[in-house]
Amino acid sequence: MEHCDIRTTLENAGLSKTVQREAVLSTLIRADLPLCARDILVRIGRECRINKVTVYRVLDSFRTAGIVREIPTEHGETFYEMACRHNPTHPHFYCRICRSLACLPSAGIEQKWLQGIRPGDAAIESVVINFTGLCKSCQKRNRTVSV
Amino acid sequence: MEHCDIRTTLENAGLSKTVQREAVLSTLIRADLPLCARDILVRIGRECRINKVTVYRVLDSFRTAGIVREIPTEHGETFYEMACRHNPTHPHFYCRICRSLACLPSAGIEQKWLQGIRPGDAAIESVVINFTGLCKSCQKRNRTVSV
DNA sequence: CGATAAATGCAACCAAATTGCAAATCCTTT
DNA sequence: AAAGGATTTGCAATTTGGTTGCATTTATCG
Repeated sequence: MEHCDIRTTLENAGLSKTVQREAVLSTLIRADLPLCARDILVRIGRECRINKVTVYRVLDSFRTAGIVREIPTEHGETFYEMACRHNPTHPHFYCRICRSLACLPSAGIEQKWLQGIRPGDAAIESVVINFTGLCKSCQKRNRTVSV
Repeated sequence: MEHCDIRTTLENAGLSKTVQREAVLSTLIRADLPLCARDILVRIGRECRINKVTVYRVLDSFRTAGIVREIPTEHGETFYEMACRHNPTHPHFYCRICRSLACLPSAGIEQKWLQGIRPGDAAIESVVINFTGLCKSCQKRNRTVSV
């Protein structure tokens, strides 16, 4: 998969270039699925000195700049993924047991969907389409346990 | 708007009848928009003695029994609404400023959506379609402030 | 390089939700 | 109606994801 360039992404977003921002952005660009703040902290590890608070603030600046998308889940963890041309909007699947988030194929229905919605007077900034249930491995595990 | 009957709803769900469950269910049935645990506690007020923990547990039992739907938001609050024939699935709008949740007309596209999605091996239990942005009054307020 | 604005780290804090356990309540069986 | 066992509730304490205030460090621009 093709990736965005870290430096140009930050520049285009008008964000100053810091090691922490580069680390978070690099982690998100390399990731093959959405990550939460904790995931990002773990993945950065000793690569660079970074604080939990900084991760949240960096993610917030990315969201405001529009370079990441935010996907809230039922347990209060918020996941993030790149919002670039390499990663068009798509729905997600969240497993309520293992709390993993997976990307689903978009089938390109979003647009038709959106056209059918009349949001009244609200100014819509983002749409989240989220399926929840049990992932394959949790189905298996649950079945085994319950018997 | 027509409403569900409290007792039969509990009976059909196989849930024993307690004052607390009746109070929560009654509150949700009467509500004209999704409520979070806090909302429910406030609305019940002195009507019946009920603890915060009980509200969460009651809501969880309702969700498991399939009589309510859960709508998670970006700030970690989870909203609940009746999942009965009087209240078919529909998308919601969440204001990121005042944190209010409003119901949007469904336009009946959910089903088409579902048909287009291939969730792999996951067992889907629910779908949440959530628009986020600024509600009318928060747009106005924000504009005034920023000028 | 030096100044100024912005970003970071740390500690403390907050709010939503959860857990463990004892007390109260429900429901079935006499 | 009373008893007894299972379920539900209340309370206190805890967990968790996220936020705030402020001092220190770092980036950026003249």
